[in-house]
Amino acid sequence: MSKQISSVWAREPRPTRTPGRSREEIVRATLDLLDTEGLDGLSMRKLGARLGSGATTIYWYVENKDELLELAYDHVWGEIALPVPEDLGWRDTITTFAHSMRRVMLFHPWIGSLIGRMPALGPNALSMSDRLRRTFALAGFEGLDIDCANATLTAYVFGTVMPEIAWRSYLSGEQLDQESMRETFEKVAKDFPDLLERVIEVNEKVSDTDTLRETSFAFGLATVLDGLEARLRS
Amino acid sequence: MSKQISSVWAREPRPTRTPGRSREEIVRATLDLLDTEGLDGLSMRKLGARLGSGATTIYWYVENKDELLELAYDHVWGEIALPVPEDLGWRDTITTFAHSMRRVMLFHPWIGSLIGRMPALGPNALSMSDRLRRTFALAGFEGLDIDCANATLTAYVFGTVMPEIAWRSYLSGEQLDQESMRETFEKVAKDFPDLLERVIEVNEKVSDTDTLRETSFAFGLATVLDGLEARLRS
DNA sequence: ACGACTCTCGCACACTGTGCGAGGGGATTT
DNA sequence: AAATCCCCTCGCACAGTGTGCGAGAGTCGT
Repeated sequence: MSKQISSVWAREPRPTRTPGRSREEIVRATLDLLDTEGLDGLSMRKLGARLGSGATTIYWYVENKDELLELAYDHVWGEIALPVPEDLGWRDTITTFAHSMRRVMLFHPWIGSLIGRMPALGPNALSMSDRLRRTFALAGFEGLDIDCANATLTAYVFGTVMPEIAWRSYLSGEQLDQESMRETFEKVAKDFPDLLERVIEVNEKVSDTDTLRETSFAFGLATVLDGLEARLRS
Repeated sequence: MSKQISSVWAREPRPTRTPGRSREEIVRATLDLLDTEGLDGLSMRKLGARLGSGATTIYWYVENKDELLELAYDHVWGEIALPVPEDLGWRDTITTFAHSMRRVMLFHPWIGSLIGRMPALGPNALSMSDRLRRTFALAGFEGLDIDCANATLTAYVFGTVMPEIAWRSYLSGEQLDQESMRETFEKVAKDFPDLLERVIEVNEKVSDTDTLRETSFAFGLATVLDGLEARLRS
């Protein structure tokens, strides 16, 4: 009775005397594989090959593939830069944090398929949460509002970046020229003239899609922060 | 040359004279299977069995499994209630929309694994976008700001609901009592005393997790809307 | 009656995660 | 020095996956 949550983080890791391989090594290889071949490209056999070992060897260090993903997942959160709020002030701290988070997520697109699948319980994720909470506390939030502010902010970043990831992976799948993209949109959105017109207009006016997306991200971020600030004053 | 985006929506569907099966039937069965068994529970063979047909029959109506998922994906967006903004005013319209979106997503948790994987190009998704744009236009936004407001709002909903889905599926995996959950948290978050204290406190004070999550959602939503409204006035 | 077209499906292939159990090799005990 | 133990590796096998192929059944227009 009293079942544990099944998560790498809820188990003690293998005591690791002086083994040939290590968890760190495996996680590093996993990240490599994920970054170059994506989530579908990660298989135990390929990972074993990359480590110069049999596939099932990995199961000595890790209970199953999901645990491996949990490990990789948490590693990513460790890459996000979160300045000390006491120096910068909360708004700038959060802003640079949010941009860093976006950048990191776009660099590891496979993260998009994990967010909806497993909760973030690893040390890096928790540390991030902790420092975000401190930042919001310093800003003046109290009690449950701290967590709500925290949730709102990360929700915005997640929600913006994930469709962005989807689009990027979709478009990079085949190299598409401007022309064929317009054709596709015209076919797909033929029943929504307003939307279609807008998309075409934007696509023609804006040559650099990346900066457009970044501006849009900044807009939304500022909006959310404005909202939080307003809530702070009342 | 001139490759098309590979998407169901960019292809003409099969002309369908008077067939035994139909796309609608297949999509319906797919949704059934997804809702009851989740994304991992969906396989072509199981789907075939449910339809009383061979697995490969499905490939007559659909190019591959991803297209099937696109179809199911878009169907979900069709379930979201979006009132006519002219009646309710933009803020209430958006609010009820956001809550409805959340409810629908929680009802089809597998959607969480698709948002980061494929862009929403189907008619229902586009129609949703279209009406949201109309709503924001009616609120007074202009030009690109309409799209930014739109993006910000949906980002918030996505980003809130997806981790929520992750948690729910995680916790429902094994039936966990209060006690073992506390144990797990203590093990996992032992290096973050602030965080731990907060989690335990909340867990003890709040008996009903569902309403807590809903309140938190409403908080963030109000924040975002406040931010948008502020942006509107300047 | 004949061909053409629409639709179904069994088989096969390459690939997946992972349980099992046989071993190798170094450390520890006798 | 020998025996025992335990950490670690890995080949094999199993059940399951998506899907290409090609043979067939059924229906329609001529």
